[in-house]
Amino acid sequence: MSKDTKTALMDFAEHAARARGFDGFSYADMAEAVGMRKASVHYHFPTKADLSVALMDRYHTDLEHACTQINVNHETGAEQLKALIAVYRAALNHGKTLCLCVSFTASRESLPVEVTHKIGVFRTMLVNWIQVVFELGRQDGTVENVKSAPQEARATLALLEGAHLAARAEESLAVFDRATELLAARCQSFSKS
Amino acid sequence: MSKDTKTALMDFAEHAARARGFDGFSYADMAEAVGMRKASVHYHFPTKADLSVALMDRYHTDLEHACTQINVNHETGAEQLKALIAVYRAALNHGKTLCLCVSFTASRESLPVEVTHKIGVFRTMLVNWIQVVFELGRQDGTVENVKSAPQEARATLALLEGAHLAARAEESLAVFDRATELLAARCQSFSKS
DNA sequence: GTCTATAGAAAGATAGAC
DNA sequence: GTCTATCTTTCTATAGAC
Repeated sequence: MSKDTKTALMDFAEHAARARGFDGFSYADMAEAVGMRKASVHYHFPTKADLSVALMDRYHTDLEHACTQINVNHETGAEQLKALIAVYRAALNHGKTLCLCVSFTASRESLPVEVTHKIGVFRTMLVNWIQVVFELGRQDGTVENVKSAPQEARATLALLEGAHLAARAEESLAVFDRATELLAARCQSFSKS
Repeated sequence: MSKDTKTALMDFAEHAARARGFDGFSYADMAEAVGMRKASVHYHFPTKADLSVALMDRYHTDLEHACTQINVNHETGAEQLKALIAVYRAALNHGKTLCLCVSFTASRESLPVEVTHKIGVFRTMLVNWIQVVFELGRQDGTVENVKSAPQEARATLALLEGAHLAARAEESLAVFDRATELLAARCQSFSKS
C-alpha cells in the first residue's frame, strides 16, 4: 500500500504547512504522524523540495477540480462566487490553517524556484476562473455593480487570501465572514434585470 | 553606541522576517549583517522570542505614527485612503517583502503568545483607523459608495494584505496595483456632493 | 558590550542491512 | 518499503574571559 502511505504523508504535510508554515514541520514530524522512521519518509520524498513540488501539484489539481464542480453545481454568477467564498471559508478550519498558496507564498524563500513558478501558474488559473464568474454575474445580473471583470477577479483573490490571514490572526471564522461580507452582499439570489 | 547596534539588529531582523519569514533567518545571519558574533546578539536579545516582541512593538508604533501623519497631511477621506494604499505599496519593496503583520501571522506557531496577542491589538488599531477614514470619506463625499464603514474597514485591510501576498507571489508591484485598482478608483479628487 | 568556546537539540539527508 | 545507524550542518542558547 505504498500509495496510501504517500497520500498519508502528503495529507499530514499539507496540513502542517498550512498550519505552521513550510519551515514549521520536519521529516521527523511526518514520520511520527504516519508511524514510521525518518529515513522511510525520504524513500517517498527524497528531499523536502520534492515534497513541496508534490504538494503544490496536488493543490493545483484539487482547486481546479473544485472550480469545475462549482460550475457544474451552480448556475448563476452570484451562486458560483458564493460557492468560492465557501470553499475558502471551509479551508480555514476555524482559523487554524491558511490555504496552501498563501502559506507557500509566505515561505517562498524556503521553496525551490519550481514551486514559485507553479504558484504563479496556479494564481493565473484561479484569477481567470474568477474573471469568468464575474462576467457571468454581470450578464445574468446576479452580481451587483461589476465594473471590470479582470480587476474584480484580482481584487477578489486578494480579498479572499487577505481574509484568510485576518481570520488566522485572530483564529476566528467570524473575522473571515466580516472581511468578505461586502463581497457576499453583492451576490443576489435572483437576477435584478 | 549600544542603541545603534540594537537598532541595526532590529532593522536587519525586520527586513529578514518580512523577506524570508521569522523562521527564515538566524542569529548567525543577524551577527554577520551587523559585523559581530552570534553570542553578542544574544546580549541584546536573549531569545528569539524577545526579538519578536521588540519587532512587533516597534512595528505597531511605526504604523500608528504613519497613520497620524496621514491625518495631518491629508484632509479628505479619499486622500487618506490613497495615502494608506501608498504606505502598503511602499512596504512591498517591489514584491520582495511583506508587511511584518502578514509575515508574523503566517509564522504564528513560531512566535510567543505575547506576539500573537500584539498582532490582534495592532489589527484592531488599524481597522479602527481605516473605519474613521471611510466615515470621513462618506461625509465629505470623496469616497464612492460607502455602505458600512466597519465592513469597509475590515475588507480594506484584508484586501491590502492579500494584495501584498499576491504581489509577492509574482514579485511585482504591478500585481499589487491591479488588485487595489478598484479600491483606488472609488477615491475622488474632489467631492461629488 | 563583545569575544571564544561550547553545549545540546534538531534539522535534512545518505548508506546499507533486511 | 522500512529499518538502524550515522553524518553534517545549523540552530538557539549559555558560561566565562576580556
